[in-house]
Parts: sequence; C-alpha cells; structure tokens
Amino acid sequence: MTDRPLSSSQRAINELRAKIFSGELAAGSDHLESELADLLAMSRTPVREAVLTLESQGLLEMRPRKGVRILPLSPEDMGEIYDVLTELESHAAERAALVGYDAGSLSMLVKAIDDMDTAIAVSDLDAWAEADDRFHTELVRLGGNSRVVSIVNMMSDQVRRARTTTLFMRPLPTKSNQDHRDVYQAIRDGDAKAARKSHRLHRQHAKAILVDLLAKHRLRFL
Amino acid sequence: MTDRPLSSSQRAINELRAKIFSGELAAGSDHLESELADLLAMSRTPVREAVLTLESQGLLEMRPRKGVRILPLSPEDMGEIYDVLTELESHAAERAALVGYDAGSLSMLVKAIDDMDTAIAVSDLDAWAEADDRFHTELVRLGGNSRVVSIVNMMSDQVRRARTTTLFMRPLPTKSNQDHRDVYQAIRDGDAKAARKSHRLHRQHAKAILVDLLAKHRLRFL
DNA sequence: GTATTTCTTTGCGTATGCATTAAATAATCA
DNA sequence: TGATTATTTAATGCATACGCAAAGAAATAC
Repeated sequence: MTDRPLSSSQRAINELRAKIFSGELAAGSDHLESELADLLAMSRTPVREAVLTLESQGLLEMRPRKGVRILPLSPEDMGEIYDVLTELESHAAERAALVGYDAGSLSMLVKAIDDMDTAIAVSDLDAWAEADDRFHTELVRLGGNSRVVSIVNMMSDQVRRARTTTLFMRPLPTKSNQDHRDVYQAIRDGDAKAARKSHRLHRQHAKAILVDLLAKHRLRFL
Repeated sequence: MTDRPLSSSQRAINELRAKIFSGELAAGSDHLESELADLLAMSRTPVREAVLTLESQGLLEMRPRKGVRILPLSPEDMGEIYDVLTELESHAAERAALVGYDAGSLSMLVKAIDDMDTAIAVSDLDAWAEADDRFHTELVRLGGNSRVVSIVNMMSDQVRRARTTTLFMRPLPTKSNQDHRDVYQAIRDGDAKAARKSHRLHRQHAKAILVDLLAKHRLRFL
C-alpha cells in the first residue's frame, strides 16, 4: 500500500547492486551503458544516473568507450577496507558505550549474537553472515554518527561480494562470537575504552584471517 | 597542451563546488535544476549528473520538486565530521610511521609546517588554512590507504565552507603547529603509537575548539 | 610484410521534448 | 467558515535524437 512505484533510476541502482552481489555482473567485467539499459529494460538515462551513483560508492567505474567496469577487489583493497571498518566501527563502539544505553536498547545486538550462535551450531554460514552483518550494522547505528553509518555501509557493500567467496573457504567462525560478546558487554557496562579496544581487536583479527586466507589460496582478485 | 576540453558535467561539478565554497550558492538555499542549468549555461542533463555526484559527496541534496538544497552544517554535523577525520587521519599517521619514510619523503610535511609558521607570523589566516590543508592531505596520502584518502577529502570538503566563517572568529592557531611537529617527528622516528596518539589529540583538540566556538557564537547552521 | 593514413563504426556526452506527478490554487460543499 | 475535492501549474524523470571523438578496420604506401 505504501508502495511507491519506484523510479527507474532507483530500480537501476537496486537491480545493478543485486546483480553485482549475485555475481551476475562479475567483477572485472565490462558493460556498455546500452547493454545495461537493455538488461534492465529502460533507457540509458536512468542507467547512467545509477552508474554514477554506484561509481561514487566504489562498486564500479565508468571508463569512456571501455564500458562500465565492475571493480574487482585485490587483497590490498580488502586490507584498506578492513582498516577503515576497524577505525570507524571501534569509534562507534566507544561512542555507544558512552551513550549509556539500557539493556532494552541493546537487544538487537543480543539477538544478533544469539543468532550467530545458532547459525554456528547448525553450520549455516549464510545465516551466520547475515546475523554478523546485523550486529555490525546495529553497533554502528548505536554509535550515533550518521556519517560513520553511511561510510561503513559503503565499505561493507564492497566487501559483501567478496565474502560470498571467502566465507566458505574458512572454518566456522566459532571464536568470533566471543569478540562480539566482549564488545556488547563493554557497551552495556559503559566501558568506552574497553568497547573500543575489543572491537578494534576483533576487526584486526578478522582482517588478519582474511588476508591470510587470500594469500593461502593465491586469490589476487575477487 | 595536455588540456582536454573538459566535459560539461565535469565543469558543472567544478563550478558548483566552487560556488558552494564561495557562498554564491548559500547553505540552506534551494535551486531548481533548470536554474542551475541556466546559471552554468548548459542543459539540465550534465547539471543533473553533477548534482548526483555532489549529493553522494554530501554537499547537497536533491529533493524532488523542492529543488536542489545546499546542505547546511549544524554543530552536530561538524562533530560527526571531525570524529571521522580524527579516526581516519590518526590511522593514516600510524601507518605512515610504520612505513619508515626517509626525511626526503616527508619534506612536504615539513614545508607545510614551515608555511604555517610563516603564515602565523604575518597573521595570514588564509595562507595558514591552505598550508594546514596541505599538511593533512599529505599526511593522509603518506598513510597509503586510498579509501582513507578519498573519505578524508570528502569530509574536508564539507568542512571547508564552514571554515571560511569560523577561521576568522578565533585567535591565531599558534599552538596547533606544535601538534603538527609532534606528529611529524613521530612519523620520522617510526613511532607508530605516538604518531597515532599525537594526531588523535590534535584533532580532538581542534574539534573541541570549534564546537566551543560555534556554541559561543550560537551558530546553529553554516 | 610492415607502417601509415584514411575510412567506418560505435559508444558517449549533451540537448530536447514529453509524460508524470507533486504542489499549489481554486472551487465546492457541509 | 473550514474542510475537502477538483483543477491547474510546473519541475522532474525518462526517452530519444544527434554530433563528436575514439577505437578499430581497411587501404595504401613503402
């Protein structure tokens, strides 16, 4: 009922994003504007607008006469992204701790942690990844800095496509949830220093694992 | 000679940015696409593309049928931006220290610091601001994370317009350059921990001064 | 056989026009 | 009079058209 028809440019953004994440538009591939327009059954205009937006979000690149290139991610890129996430999320954790949220306001965090436990128990990696996303998104939201929220969302997006690949290459992230609990408790206790530090370590650890994994499998691009 | 004619969209981006920074397009003001198109003597198409780009950079906002709104910055916005800058720049400082640059590679930092000294000596605030920009830009570049570079650039842009106002409201930033020297020395000495900490304090201090200033002058929007 | 020039193709940047739809205004009714 | 609905207005979203410039193909010269 509240369904606005949704503009073509918006649809183009959504659908292109989806196709990039699903791999239908593979990393490194080039596509002409007219090709994408045909694909989405619309004219070049809204496609161009969508492409411009997605370019500013780092998902693709416009190269005149070469086509729109879906940006591949090198291990170095992953490192960069994880470093940004580390800094901004741990800042958010610190801030969240300072706010002094009551238990109720932190229930989404608890829920996400519980869901991760459950997912790990039944070895459902997709469910785990989804809950993990939720935890990090909520953490950043609790931090209360809207710019941090949107930057982190952008960076997470970039990593998302790669995770589809890497998620199944590594053992169950059983240890990871202890980190999440630590962060949660520090926030609940209002211990900003600890929240910051815990989350920082958590992200640095995750980065190390990932970089290691990419090296081991000799993955140069995702 | 290497002057490519520069596309209209690119020109639109540059000129709109310039007009926003100069105040010709004032914060909080609304402008129709067609109005901007007339202003720049081009059609709506490239203007729309430019506006889309600038929107993604947080300088303005498209509100269908209300016009393009140049985003004003509240003190809370400034706080958010400074926090992001604090985190990412101090990360860059840490990384720069870890790289182990030789004195030659750090000469731009030294130059910027010297220029700030000179500017302060002759009370040239514009020159000081320009050199300060240079210092921070170079610092972040030395950090070696391209994403940090572009995010910091975006955030600095948002602050730039406000600085035109605030710069002249406060006393000469004589103390600030000692901070810069501390950061520089830590990087030169390869002391990552110190570099990070120094720069963090520097930015937090700057934020405090600014927020204070805005409160004192009861500036709700810039 | 290679290098250089000319020709052809084609993708993009921009302008333009039209349909849509949100806002503003007028009109109608309780 | 105040509220509600119809009407008008006009800015946007999108499609389309066109010219330019770049990449590639063909042709010519060497």
